Amino acid sequence: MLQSREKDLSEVLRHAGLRPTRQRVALAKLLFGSGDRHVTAEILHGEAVRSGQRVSLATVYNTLHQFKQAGLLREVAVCGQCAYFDTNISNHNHYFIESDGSLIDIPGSCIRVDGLPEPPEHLRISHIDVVVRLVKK
Amino acid sequence: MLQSREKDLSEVLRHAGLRPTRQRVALAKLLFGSGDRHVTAEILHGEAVRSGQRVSLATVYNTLHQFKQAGLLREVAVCGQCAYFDTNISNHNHYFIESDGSLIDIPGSCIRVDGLPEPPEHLRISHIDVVVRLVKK
DNA sequence: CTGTGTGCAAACTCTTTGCATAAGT
DNA sequence: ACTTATGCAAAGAGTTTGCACACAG
Repeated sequence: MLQSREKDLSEVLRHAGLRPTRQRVALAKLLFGSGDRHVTAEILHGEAVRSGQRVSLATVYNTLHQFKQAGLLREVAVCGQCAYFDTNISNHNHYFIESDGSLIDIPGSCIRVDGLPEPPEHLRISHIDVVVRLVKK
Repeated sequence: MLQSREKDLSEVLRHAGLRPTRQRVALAKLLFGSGDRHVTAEILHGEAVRSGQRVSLATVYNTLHQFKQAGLLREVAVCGQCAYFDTNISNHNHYFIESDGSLIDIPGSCIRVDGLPEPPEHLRISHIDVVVRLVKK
């Protein structure tokens, strides 16, 4: 069961044009093995190391960007100090909790953006990010 | 006329609890002297220096944060590599043009965010950022 | 005068890169 | 074997901080 999951991940990576190396498979398992996640490079590296994997932080950075380019991850611009990557690539938005820098998904269907003006000539909308910032009451 | 504008700016700064020093007044003039603006520290510093002011980059950073805390500016999280400050502090949103990293205001009335789920306990919404990312057609 | 602000350079954080080594196919 | 990925350490951007000097009130 676990073994077949690992094989699936290898297939996913291969299909994305990425060699399923030990590091990439390990990171993919952490990322996609348990529901939707929001991680920074630092967080993911910490998890990998704690789970006994030997991966360098530089490789985590590289891998996150490769996964993003392959469409397996989406980057979320929230705080400016660190890049968050989201394993949920479907249409949705985010609560951002300022006090601890954490993210919570908001289903895409919950928010409707209406009455947007026409974008300038020669440009098209690639994506609309809605970030709802939360602070303590 | 120009002199009275400068006096007004001094008053604004004083009212915000900030001494109207030469540097702060000069930066305020650049920021608030000509309609709504989106600047990074780097950009504003460049303008100040080019217009003959002696201001250090560190002071520009400090000043931008002081103005932000005083409610004269709003920070916009878009690209993650650099902090943008917006002189328009009313309710509005942004087009972000990925190719050159520039921002365009979208009037707040143009976008309606509907059907937001309740935020988690003990947290309240401080602000909703909508960033419409634009790419070349 | 007194306290606050400024400038400079150094420190710091997050991220990327170059190059020799290791691993996948 | 051949190619691509990895690790490390160094470099790089953007931002902040500490401290001596300068300036506003």
